[in-house]
Amino acid sequence: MVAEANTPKNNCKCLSCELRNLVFTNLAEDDVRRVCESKEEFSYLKGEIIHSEGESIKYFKYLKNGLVKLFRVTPEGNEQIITITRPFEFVSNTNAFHEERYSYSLSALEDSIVCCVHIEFIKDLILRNGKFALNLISSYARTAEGIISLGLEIRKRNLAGRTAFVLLYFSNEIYHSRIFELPVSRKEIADLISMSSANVIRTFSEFRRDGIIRANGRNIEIIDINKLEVISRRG
Amino acid sequence: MVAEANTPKNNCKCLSCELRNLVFTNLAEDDVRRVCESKEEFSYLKGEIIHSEGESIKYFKYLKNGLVKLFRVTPEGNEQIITITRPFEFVSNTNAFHEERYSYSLSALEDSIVCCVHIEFIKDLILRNGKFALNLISSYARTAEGIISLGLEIRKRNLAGRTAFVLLYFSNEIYHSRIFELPVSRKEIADLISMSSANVIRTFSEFRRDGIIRANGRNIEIIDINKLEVISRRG
DNA sequence: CGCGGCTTTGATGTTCATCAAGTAAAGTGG
DNA sequence: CCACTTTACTTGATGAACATCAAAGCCGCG
Repeated sequence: MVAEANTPKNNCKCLSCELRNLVFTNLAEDDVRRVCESKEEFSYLKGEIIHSEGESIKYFKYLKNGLVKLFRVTPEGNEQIITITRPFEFVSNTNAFHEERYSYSLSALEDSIVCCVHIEFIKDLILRNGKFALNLISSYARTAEGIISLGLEIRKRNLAGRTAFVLLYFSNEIYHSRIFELPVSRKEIADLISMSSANVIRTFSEFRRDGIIRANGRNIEIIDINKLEVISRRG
Repeated sequence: MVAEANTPKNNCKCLSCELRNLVFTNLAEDDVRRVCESKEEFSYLKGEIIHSEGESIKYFKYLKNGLVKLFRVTPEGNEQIITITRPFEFVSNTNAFHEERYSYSLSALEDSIVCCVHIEFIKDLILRNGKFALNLISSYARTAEGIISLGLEIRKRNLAGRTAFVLLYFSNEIYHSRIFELPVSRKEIADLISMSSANVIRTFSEFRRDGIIRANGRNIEIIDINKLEVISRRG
């Protein structure tokens, strides 16, 4: 990995930043300027860790660019992937406000840019700006609810259903296309849907045999989306 | 069930309410009085629905007394239980602030009292009182994080591990005793851990045969908690 | 007393994890 | 640039884990 990742940049203009429309709406220009001066932008290369379980929480983090996975490692050493998400998600951990340390790790699946504001700065904004606070709670709730509902969708399906669901998830939510390059290994898909990697691979092969997808390494094309949706619903 | 359930009561003294220590800290006495006048307390008998998926969200709800389950019903008609929780949980749905309608249902597993404050009132408090907002975010995050982590704990275990985990959950988190009466049917445990009810029952029988628990209907005694913990960790 | 729902157990077949062995791909060092 | 190592992928075979079906017992309620 590369030194660049640990060198903060601060070359964005917060007043015109896309992120302003999400959480930083309703800030006075003066506050935006303060956020802008306080914030630090970090770049991460594909594969790099953004933060690890147990690290102390210093920043409120927003994904500005790229793709990340939130995960934890069980005592036995197995990864559990909690969610995979695109900008402009509020990727700071779900416990930024009630704990001192991250309970989950975050890493970059594609080169990513994370906008970081000191957590104390955010807390101060909450204290002083009610509209900001209300906005933040909404974003926060949306993110948490997405994670919870993803877990329920996975839990109710069997192997084939889960696999189909994940393919549709990437196609519909992440890439908005039926042709895409998977950002994760087969094993990571297994860690996301709580199945063994051998069986995920087997299911991919079956989908290929049945003419539902084309799969060449990480390059995926969904051919028969109807069948895939049926499998996802049935499974 | 009974008319009482739909008749709000308002006989508590909010200034001395236990709940004040949770979210309503940092309110001026005047605001507490306003909360007190605005709030409504609803009682629910065991088995009653507190609210259903799709209903519009009018109240911010706090569980003051009792025990509740948060759940949803899949299109196929199966229940998925998201969490089972005691006071003083912030049981209002995780989407109270970013959606108009509940995405999950809530019902009483024991006779329960829910303290309800109009959501607009809460939003107004967030706007006007930064400390309240910060406190609320903390509670909110804690609740959401509990649900997410429960899901991960369940997903990483097999049938026996999940069953042991749930028994320990009731013993440690809900009843603080090794002898307790289950608040749910075998089928509801199955709906919580995403397994079939027949297999949950079978696992109970095995635990009984192996001298790990005594189980007479819903009356449970954990005899060998060490073994149960090993099964929960291993499984 | 009878009915319906929850519980229990057994039998059966499906689904899934695991192990093993082989292939392809990608990084590493000479 | 090639040989080497490692990591990801793939497939088959096997047994364990789990769902499902069915039948019977139990209990509470009308």
